[in-house]
Amino acid sequence: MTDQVIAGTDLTRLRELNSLTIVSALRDQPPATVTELAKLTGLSRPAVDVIAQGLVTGGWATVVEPDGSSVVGRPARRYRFRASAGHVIGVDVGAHKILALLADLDGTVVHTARRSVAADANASERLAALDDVLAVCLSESGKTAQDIWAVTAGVTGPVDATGKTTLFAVLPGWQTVDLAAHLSNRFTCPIIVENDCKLAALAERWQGSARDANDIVFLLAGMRMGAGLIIDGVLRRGFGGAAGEIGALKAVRWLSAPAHLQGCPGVPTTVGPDDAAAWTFNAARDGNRDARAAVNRYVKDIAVGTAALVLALDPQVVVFGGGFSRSADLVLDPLRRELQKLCLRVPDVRASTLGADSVALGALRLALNEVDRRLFTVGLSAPPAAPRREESPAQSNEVAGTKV
Amino acid sequence: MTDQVIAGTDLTRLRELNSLTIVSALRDQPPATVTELAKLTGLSRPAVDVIAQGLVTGGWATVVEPDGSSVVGRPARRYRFRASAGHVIGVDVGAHKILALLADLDGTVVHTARRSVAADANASERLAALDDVLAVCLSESGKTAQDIWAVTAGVTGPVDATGKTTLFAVLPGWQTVDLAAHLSNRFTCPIIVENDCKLAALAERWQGSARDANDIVFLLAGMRMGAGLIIDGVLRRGFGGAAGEIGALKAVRWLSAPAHLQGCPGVPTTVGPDDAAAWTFNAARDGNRDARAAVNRYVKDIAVGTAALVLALDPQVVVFGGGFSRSADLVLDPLRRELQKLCLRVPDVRASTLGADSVALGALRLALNEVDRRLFTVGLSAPPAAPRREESPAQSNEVAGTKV
DNA sequence: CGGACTTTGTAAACTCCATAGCAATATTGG
DNA sequence: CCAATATTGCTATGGAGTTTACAAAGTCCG
Repeated sequence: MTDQVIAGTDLTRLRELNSLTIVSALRDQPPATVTELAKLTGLSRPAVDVIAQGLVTGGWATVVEPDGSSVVGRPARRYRFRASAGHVIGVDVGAHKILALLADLDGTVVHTARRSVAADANASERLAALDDVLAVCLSESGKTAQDIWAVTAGVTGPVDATGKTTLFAVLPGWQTVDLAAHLSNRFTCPIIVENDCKLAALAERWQGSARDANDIVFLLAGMRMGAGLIIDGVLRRGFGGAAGEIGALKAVRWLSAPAHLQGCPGVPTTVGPDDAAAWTFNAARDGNRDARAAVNRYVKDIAVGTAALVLALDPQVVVFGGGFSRSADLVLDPLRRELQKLCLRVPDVRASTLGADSVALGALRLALNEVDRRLFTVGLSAPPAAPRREESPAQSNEVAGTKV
Repeated sequence: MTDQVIAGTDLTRLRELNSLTIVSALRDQPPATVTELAKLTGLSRPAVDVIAQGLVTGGWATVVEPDGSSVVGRPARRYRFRASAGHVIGVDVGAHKILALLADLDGTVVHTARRSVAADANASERLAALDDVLAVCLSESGKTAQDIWAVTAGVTGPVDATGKTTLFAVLPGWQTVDLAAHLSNRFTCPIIVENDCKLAALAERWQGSARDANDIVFLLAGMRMGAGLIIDGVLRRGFGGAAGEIGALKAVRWLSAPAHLQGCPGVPTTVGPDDAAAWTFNAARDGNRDARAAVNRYVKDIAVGTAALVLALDPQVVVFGGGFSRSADLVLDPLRRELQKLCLRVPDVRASTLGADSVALGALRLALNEVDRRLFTVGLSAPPAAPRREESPAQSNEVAGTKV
């Protein structure tokens, strides 16, 4: 209230803002000419020219000399955002697998590293596997930890502001794990730990089936059920990072919902508990009566919590994602019918298009958000380099508050 | 995606931005000296001086000549935001009353007009009463409709983007009423129609008991139960304007909750249905067993829906408001206990401090938001004057998206 | 009562940024 | 080879903010 932080706007600050404007325009894909950028940003051509050259000398952009393009007039030099100036890592620390994605500043995935983990592996085993995946991902892509500008890790369970899963943890022995601290020993850049559902929601809006929507309820459906909320284009974490945890309500039968699929009469004893749900979905698709009934009971159970979220937020889209999204063909229609019964205004119900990679992709996006946030606060005056982590712990709520 | 609207930043635009910065600083209360403003905004003294003088000549600020203040050095001229340059109206179209507030650009209420309406009055009677209240409010404060910069009206029931209550209406005969159109005949300025719960939530954050919080679930408790959501400091309406309508879920017993209070054994037959709840609260406060049990049943019923909202959003604060907030002393503790049972992380539970005026106050705030939005898009170059309504209907979601 | 001190108000010089308009340049098509 | 066309490069112009300097208007203290 007292120090209403207001940006004093200097002349140099204006240049900085315009530079950032050019960078923003440049990043929305293809190499652009000065005139295109001028038209796009509203700045004059000379101004854009000076700024673009400054970006090149600063290392933020590269020149694309004109190739044989078939237009009248002198061929224009094109400028391209130097996405390879930095890289980020997004990693999904899941129950069954660890998946790390390494991407450049455009979000283009450069390298992928995956490793299976036993569902009952203890915390230190899982952390060792994580280290292994990260090391492989770095070495195979020819990078070192110092080349990485931001790292985001996704885990199950609500994550508080300090990056810990104190409320409850699903992974064995995970209550006491401080993942952010663990990663801090390996990276000097900012590190963010976030709930898997929230990350998957972010991914779905970024590259998935909800690219057009600003108000999204994302369901991560698998052996555990969770939700991630995007409101007005921004991922919402809640005050304590526990937004979307509607499954904790007893009246919402999210905890027990998957049991209908696992306990379906007729599941062969040879099928392990992890594959039972898949078996039931397949059987339902083949017309098995019991399986269809089980799926319907499952949908009925998840619909109540979904309806609660829909009524609370009135979103434009509900995205059905997670492991079970492979069977979305069986779920979507009955889910729509249930929501019709329960809600005032039924949103679009769509299937996830990203599947099992969504959490890691969302982690990537959040890491990029962190990079963007720095860019827009620190500016472009310094040459591109991996930022050092601030002493104060990363405030996830701030990072999440970036559009796209 | 194509026209990523980017502000081309001209030199004059920079001046505009700095002027807006000064205005923002100026509005946060008391008349300030040039040096104070310079320190506050980061601009140099000469720059602030020029801008401040420009604001005075433009009609946006006034000079306060130094009075006998006992400080060392030359006494400083002070500048004050000219809040009286414009006025806005916020009006609550309630079931029992219509309350209109007229305020200046600082939000200081200049005039109040109130009128009782029968709960079963039909739509045209209610609209006539509204017209009457507005006319009285204007004439008694010596203003005309042309002096008003924005009008916001609060009604029960979810309001869609066009300002209509199509989903369902509580007021008799209100389904077909186009309140925005009705008001358009009387005012040329922007007109916003909004749900009462949402407005009350806004008020509570502005001047009520949730001033410190950015993530708020507000409960409007009365004969009808509703909620308004503020997330990250901004009122959230949802894609279709129906955010917070968790009461539509059958498992949430919000519809039937007040019946416990009305149907409490021992309510005298002389007490009308509207006052029965008050009687029960009073009886409970006096130790009446049946009344206490009724209150407890009531709290248990509203707690489920509240818990759903809390789990969905993980807010910092839950505010108990509306007509029943007078009896918050009986409700808050049991409500906290119930939430403790149902939620992961229990937020602060507080009573509203604004009472029955909260809806009209929130309407005022939303009207001011609209004025601010215009200010920040149109700029200060034009002298202060009542804006004319755009042809396109006011997009409430945009207006709501202003902090504070 | 007068001088020292402090703070405000104002003017001038300087720097920086963006714009506008013109000349030079490079490519295509005839 | 020349004309048409579009881009690039350059210079002059004007606007905005900062710094510096100095006069003006008070208070404090001897």
